Amino acid sequence: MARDLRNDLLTAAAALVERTGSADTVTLRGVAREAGVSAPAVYGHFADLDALLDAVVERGFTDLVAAIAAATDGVPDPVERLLAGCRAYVRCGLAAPGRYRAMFGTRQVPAGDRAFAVLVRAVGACVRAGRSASTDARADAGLVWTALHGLVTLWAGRDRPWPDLEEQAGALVTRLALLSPPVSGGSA
Amino acid sequence: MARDLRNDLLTAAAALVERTGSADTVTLRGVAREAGVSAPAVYGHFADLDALLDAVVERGFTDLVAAIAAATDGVPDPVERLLAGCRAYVRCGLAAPGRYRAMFGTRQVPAGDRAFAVLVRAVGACVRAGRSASTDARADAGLVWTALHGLVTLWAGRDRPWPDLEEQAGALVTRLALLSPPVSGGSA
DNA sequence: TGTACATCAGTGAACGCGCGTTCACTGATGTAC
DNA sequence: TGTACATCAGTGAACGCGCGTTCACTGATGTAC
Repeated sequence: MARDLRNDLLTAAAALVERTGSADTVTLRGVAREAGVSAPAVYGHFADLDALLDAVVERGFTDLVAAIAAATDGVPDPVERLLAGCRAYVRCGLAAPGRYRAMFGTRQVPAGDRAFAVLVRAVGACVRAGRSASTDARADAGLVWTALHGLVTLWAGRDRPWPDLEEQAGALVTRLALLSPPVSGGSA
Repeated sequence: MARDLRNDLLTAAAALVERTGSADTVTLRGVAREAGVSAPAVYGHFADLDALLDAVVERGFTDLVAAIAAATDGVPDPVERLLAGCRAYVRCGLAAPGRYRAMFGTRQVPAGDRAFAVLVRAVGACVRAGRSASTDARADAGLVWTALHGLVTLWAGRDRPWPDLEEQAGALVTRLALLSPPVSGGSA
């Protein structure tokens, strides 16, 4: 079983991004060291440090999309679905705050737009089900995204207890998407 | 009139933070160069680069507090007051996004707590005036802060039109602080 | 007013270091006969 | 099964560079007489 160095480098880079809290302080030599390999070995898999970090960010988006999909899969109620997706977003962001910052910080956000479209549709579904008072799903989805982003970036790394944040996320989404709370324990 | 090099260094550092979008990429030699001075000259005013950047952050908090004070001074209506303060917060953050990120990013936020107390009081004033349905001013102020922080960090540097953001800020605060909208043109 | 001296902010050269990147190389793996 | 060779991922040495920090210095400003 051959070693997958490309994958190891990505993992090493992600670990360093997390350890320092920022992608700006990560060096090519540092990544190579972390992966237990010589610096020039990196060039066999990435054009340069920037390309490596881009790949880390790309993987971050893949993970984020997958986490949201996993959390919403098979949830029929549109409000619960929206809430579950948003909670997954926050959880995923807080699990790797440094990478999250790299994903939505100074760098471009090409894949972010696709994710945003998903959010708009989720809010729209609540409206259509008569569970949201929103008259502009796109605008209100924007508010929700903004607030979730704030939750991740403001509280990442602080010792705020985690359940608090889960609750905060719920309150933010409920108020900003103008939701009627889900009927707990109710039938479909 | 002697030159105030300490002040010039702070300004130069702030400019570099803004130009690169992050404090992590700023160097001591770079700051000295920007200020038109030799690198060792910095040591006459700051112990090292970290102390210099700390001072930039400190000045950022001073500016933020001043901007909010200026925007709320003499505004009697508690709802308008809260809205004006929050809009000033966002405007100040977006005016210097790099510095804002340095203020609330990886570094500690000692002065942030004081500012938060002001926000809690402002929400409380709305409640007392019967203009907010909040039953927990502290928690709801937390939601407001979170959302404003998201607004600044998510949209800084993007070419989103500015009036949009001003409007977004209003919507975020109104919904999260559970406000009844201010009576426009009404008497006290 | 003039001279000698102390003070002190900023300079220029120098250091050691970690960085990104290049280059010729090595040594393990796979293929041809 | 055994030998000769091609391939190619990763190595180690080397380069030039910008960095933080130190040091002895300089030259302008202020003070004492």
